[in-house]
Order: sequence, then structure tokens, then C-alpha cells
Amino acid sequence: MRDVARLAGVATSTVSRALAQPGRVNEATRRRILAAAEQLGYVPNAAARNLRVGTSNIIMAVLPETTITYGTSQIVAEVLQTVAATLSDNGFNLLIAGRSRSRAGEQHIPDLAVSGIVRGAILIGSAELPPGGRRSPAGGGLPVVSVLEDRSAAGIPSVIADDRRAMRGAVLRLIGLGHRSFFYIAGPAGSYHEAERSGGLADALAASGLPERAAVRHGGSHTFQDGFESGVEAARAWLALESRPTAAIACWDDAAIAFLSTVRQQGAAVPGDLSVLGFDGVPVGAFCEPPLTTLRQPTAELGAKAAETLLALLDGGAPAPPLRTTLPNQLLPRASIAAAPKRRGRRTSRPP
Amino acid sequence: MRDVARLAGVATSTVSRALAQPGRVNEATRRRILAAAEQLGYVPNAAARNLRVGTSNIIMAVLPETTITYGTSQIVAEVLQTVAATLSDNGFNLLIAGRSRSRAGEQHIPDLAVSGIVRGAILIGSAELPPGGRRSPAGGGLPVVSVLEDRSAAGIPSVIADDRRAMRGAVLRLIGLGHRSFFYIAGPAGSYHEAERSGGLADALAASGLPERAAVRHGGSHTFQDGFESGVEAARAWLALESRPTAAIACWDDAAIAFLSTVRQQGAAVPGDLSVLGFDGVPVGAFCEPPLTTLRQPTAELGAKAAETLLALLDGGAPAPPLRTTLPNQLLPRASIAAAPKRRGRRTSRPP
DNA sequence: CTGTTAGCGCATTCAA
DNA sequence: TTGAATGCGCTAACAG
Repeated sequence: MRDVARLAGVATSTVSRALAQPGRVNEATRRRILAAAEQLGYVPNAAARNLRVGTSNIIMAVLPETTITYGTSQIVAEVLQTVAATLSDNGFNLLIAGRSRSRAGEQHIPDLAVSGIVRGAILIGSAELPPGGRRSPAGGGLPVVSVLEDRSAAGIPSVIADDRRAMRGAVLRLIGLGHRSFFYIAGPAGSYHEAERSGGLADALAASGLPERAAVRHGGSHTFQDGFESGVEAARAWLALESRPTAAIACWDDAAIAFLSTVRQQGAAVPGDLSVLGFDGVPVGAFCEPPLTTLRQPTAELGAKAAETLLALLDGGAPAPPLRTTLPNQLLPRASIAAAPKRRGRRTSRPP
Repeated sequence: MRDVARLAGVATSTVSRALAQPGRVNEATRRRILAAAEQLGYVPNAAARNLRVGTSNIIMAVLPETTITYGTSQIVAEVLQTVAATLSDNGFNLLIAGRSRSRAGEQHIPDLAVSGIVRGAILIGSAELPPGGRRSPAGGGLPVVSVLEDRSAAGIPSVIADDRRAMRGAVLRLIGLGHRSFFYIAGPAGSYHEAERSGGLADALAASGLPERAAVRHGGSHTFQDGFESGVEAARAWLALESRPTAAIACWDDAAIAFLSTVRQQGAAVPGDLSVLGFDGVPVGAFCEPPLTTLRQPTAELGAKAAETLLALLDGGAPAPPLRTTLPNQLLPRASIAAAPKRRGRRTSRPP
């Protein structure tokens, strides 16, 4: 910058102004400065600027410890995608916070390494905000927004879908189709989505006067498990059941897809013998055999809204964003769901 | 930091040393300093440190303009995943470079906004390195590594899979199974992977003495297209063909899956009438009907290796990394491929 | 082993 | 409209 100033015959402060506040400098000198900058290949140093102004345009994304691409399928990746795009459109950059797995006990890497260069944070899914002293993200005034998971109780603005309500509606629909017994493929025990979705199932049963035991529960181990694997295991469990529920409900699509595939391979007819409901709305569900009915997680909308919420938080002038924004899930009704089969004893005749 | 120094009764430089080089300071004072830091909730300012030492621990990932989650499926997401993990394990953070779509003409946002705070860059897939003057990433000595796409010709160390060779091998296998006519579902025209993979197909035909026209080519528009959609369209095209090739080869799994699903829905038997080969190895392929044979892209290995390569580049002491690292694709042989059906005229009898 | 000093590159006072 | 001076928080010489 000093070189530019020298070449243009001005002071560094004028260069600074010419670049940042084009209005506050003479047009002729501005052009001279720009030419000099061009000639020298000058690129402003963001680190210095950040230090000086005490802020930056970098937002930190904190990801769940489970990977981006498994677990809840591509959900995290899709959200990340729109978060990054929205921030980028507003001149911000996204920093992926390292998972502090390696030196977990010692110091919280994301906390320390990026302090002072991060302007705000977005917690995606079950991401954990590193704890820490009063100047940690949580305590020290770093604006934080949560997406996918509701943390409004902790005072963190959250952008979520109402999984519980969505699941409730879908199960009521199954009940309307005559289903009275359910097989629930649980997600990881203790996880937010598992709680919400199984809660929605329970709600629907209660609302219909069905007992809790109308739903056989499977899986839900505490350790992380691959979704497809869970689905296969669940299928084996369902096949081994003496009295098989007529509807299977998976906490997430990966499990539903693997379940569907496995039970059909063993001779079960879907939806003839068994209806299958997934959750998340991954695109590939439309190409399953039969196509999978599922509840779409509005990932793009969630990501965009979360980014906008954080931006509003950063903008002192803007009104405070709501503590909780709820976006609707969307039922994608496909062929994996149908009316419950007639009970065997009563089954009269098959079509010829 | 000054506050900490004051509270501990030392100079700021001692605080700095106590935190950065624990060995070079008296144990007692070090403990006093740590206590003071703890009490004050002190968090070092990375921006200031970066400015002072003239470097940082932030690596920039440049993503392709097409999204993270479509196009080549989750490939980009999976690579990003391991890149982030590997860097994190080595104390680095990952900055997602914004796509300079909005102000494309004007100035290259990723170039300018993060200058001085980025230590190196990883180009993922078809990502474009922003052009620019001599101090731009390309010209100005910013260490760069490419992954998924070979840029070694431009002097950029690249970590890739040998798609061409893998495709060649798989097609030779199909030829060995008696297939003599192929239906190729092309990826986006002009894309690196499309060129490599269709090249592999051509290689195999040539090696077997088959004419180029043994492969009917479909799709490959210049505009970006959703993989599933391409697959559906390709299926319609195949179904409309008078003389249908006995093997379909898709440039990527999304298309293969949608193709498979659509032709079966229209009554074609896979692999009875038609064998289907995908590319990428997405996990869901194992649960297709029938399970999809595909060539796995070693995403995790690629990501890790790319990160390591960049790290080696940053480490002055380390030997220069190879300009090109090639990792093997893996054939995942599944039920979507079988021997070519006998020609209709000759078909003698069906099993009862 | 510790304190003093200087400066990384920039934005912003305050004068001129 | 411009220039000179100051300091953001930190690290690295160099003395002591």
C-alpha cells in the first residue's frame, strides 16, 4: 500500500480512502491511485484490515461430529451449501470449524484458532459449540444461529423444521389408511431429530387412541451408526417378527431405503404387505422400488434463512430476528405407502 | 493480553512466550500467567497474530460452481469432508471460498476478501481459480493443490483417480460378457470427468476392435443438468430406440440410478435385457433394484491425500510433492450387470 | 529467564 | 480534499 501511495504520489491514507470510500476522494487522484494499484498488482491485506477495524467478514460453520455426508444423509451438506451461497452473496466467507477431536481435552481449537477473525457462527445440526470462558463464542457475545436443531431454549436463534408435527401428520395419514401396527426404525439415541420424530409418532398414536405399544421400536443405539446399515438390521428384525406391523417408519431416509430394499429382497411386498415411510426427502427416494414416501426437510430454505438470520444479528440496525423460525416439512407422497393389508384370517380371495 | 500481563505481573512478551513456547519460560511464571489468562477469560486474537507472523493456518477450498450436493452426487461433499478433517487434524482451518457469481466481472471476491489470511488453496473438481494479477493465487505464490481434476499440466499438483482407465476396464469386462452395443449417458459437455470417462469407453472399444458407433451417445448438454433428470431422459431415449444396446453406461451414478428405475418401470429387465453401469460409487447404489454396479471414486482417500499434499507444499522442509497422485477407482460389481442377452432371432427356448 | 522496543498493514482521527 | 500521526494485538529481535 505504501508502494501504491508512492507511485501515485499521495499518502497511504489517501489510498485507503480511495479504495474504501470512493466518494471521499478527488476523482482524478482516485484514478491515479487505481492505476498505480493495478500496475503494482496490489491486493489489500484482509488480516490487517480486520485487525484495525476489529471485525471481519468471516462466518464460522460448526458441523456435527458425525460426517457431512452420512448420518442424516446429505442434509448437512445441503444446508451448508445454501448457507455458504447466501453468505457469499452478502460478501461474507464461510470458515469450516475444525472438530476439536484430536486435542479435545486441551484447548478448543476452533475457539482459539479463529478468535478475532470470526464475526459470527452457525451451528449446523447437532454441532457442539465449544464451551469456554466468558469470551468464548457462547458467552462472549459472538452472534450465533442454530439451524436444523432447536436451541431457542438456550437463547440461540434457531431455524428449524417442525419434524414432530410433520411426523404426526404422516402417521395420522397411515392410520387413516387402516394401519394399526407400526415398526419404528429409530435414529441415534438422544439425538434431537430422533426425539422429535419419534415424538411425532407418539403424538399421532395418542391422538388416535392407539396404545404406545402399537409401535414396535427398533434400533436407536447410542453409538453412531450408518443409516443404510441400520435399515438392513431393522429389516432383519422386522422379518423375524411373529406378528409383523403393516407400516414401517424410519427416522431417516437412508434407513428407509435400505430397509425397503432388504425386505423386498426377502419376499415382502411393498406396499402390499407393508407400507414404508422415510424422513428427509433425499432426491434418490423418487427412484427407489417402489418410490419412497418421505417428509422433505427444506434444506435450502433452512440454510438460506439461517444465514439471513445471522446477517440480521450482525446488522445492528436491523430488528432482532425471531428466536425461532419454523419452516414446513413437505410430504412427498409416493408409492411406498398404501392401505393396510386385510388381516390374514379374513382375507377372502385373491384376484385371479 | 496486556491485562493478563498486568495481572500476572509480567510483560506482554512473556505472556506471549508462555502461551506459544512453554519451554522458554519459567514454570512458576508460566503457571501464574495461565491462571491470570484463565481468570480473565483471555482468548488470543488470531487476526493480530496472523498479521504479525505474516501467515495463517487457514486453507481456502474453492468449490465448483455447480452445487456441492448435485451434479456428481455427493462426491464433492465427501471430498470436502476429508479435506476438512485432515486439515483440522493438522491444526488448519478450512475457508469455503465464495463463488464470485454476483460481482463476477468486477473483482474476485475470494481473491480480495481473504488475501493475507489464507495460506493455501485446494481446488475441488471443476473449481475455477480466480484469475488476477501477479499477486493472485495463481501467479503470486499461493500454494495450490487440485483434487478430483487433473491440473498437473498447469503446474498444479493434482490428486485424482484414473477414471479413464477404470472405465476402460469396466467396459472391457462388459465386452467380455458378450456385450457389443452400448448406450452411453454423457455428463455435462466439456467437463473433465465426462471427457475422461467417455474416453475410457472409447479406449475399450478400440482395444476390442469395435467401431466407435458401437456406443450410442446420449445427453451431454452444455448446460448444467440434474443427474437424475438426465437419467430419466436417457431412459426414454433408450426405450425409443429401434435396436436397443444391451448395456447402458452412465457417466455418473445419479443418472444410472434414475435410468435403471425408469427402464424397469417400462418393463425392461435389468440385467436380463440390459446391463447398467454407473460411476462414482455412491452408497445408495447397493440398495437399488437391482443393486448397481459402479466404479467407486475414492473420495475419502482423495480428500486426505490432497490435504496432505498441500501441507507438504506449505512445509518448506518437506520434499516437493509429486505433480500428480493417482488413486485407484474400485469396481463394485453388483447385480445390474450380467451376460448380454442372446439375440432375439436366435433365442431358442425359455426355461419353463 | 525476562523486559523493552519496534513494527506487521491498515483505517481513522485531527489538522491543514 | 489530503497528509501526518496513532494504534489495533501480537511476536521477535535484542538487551539485560
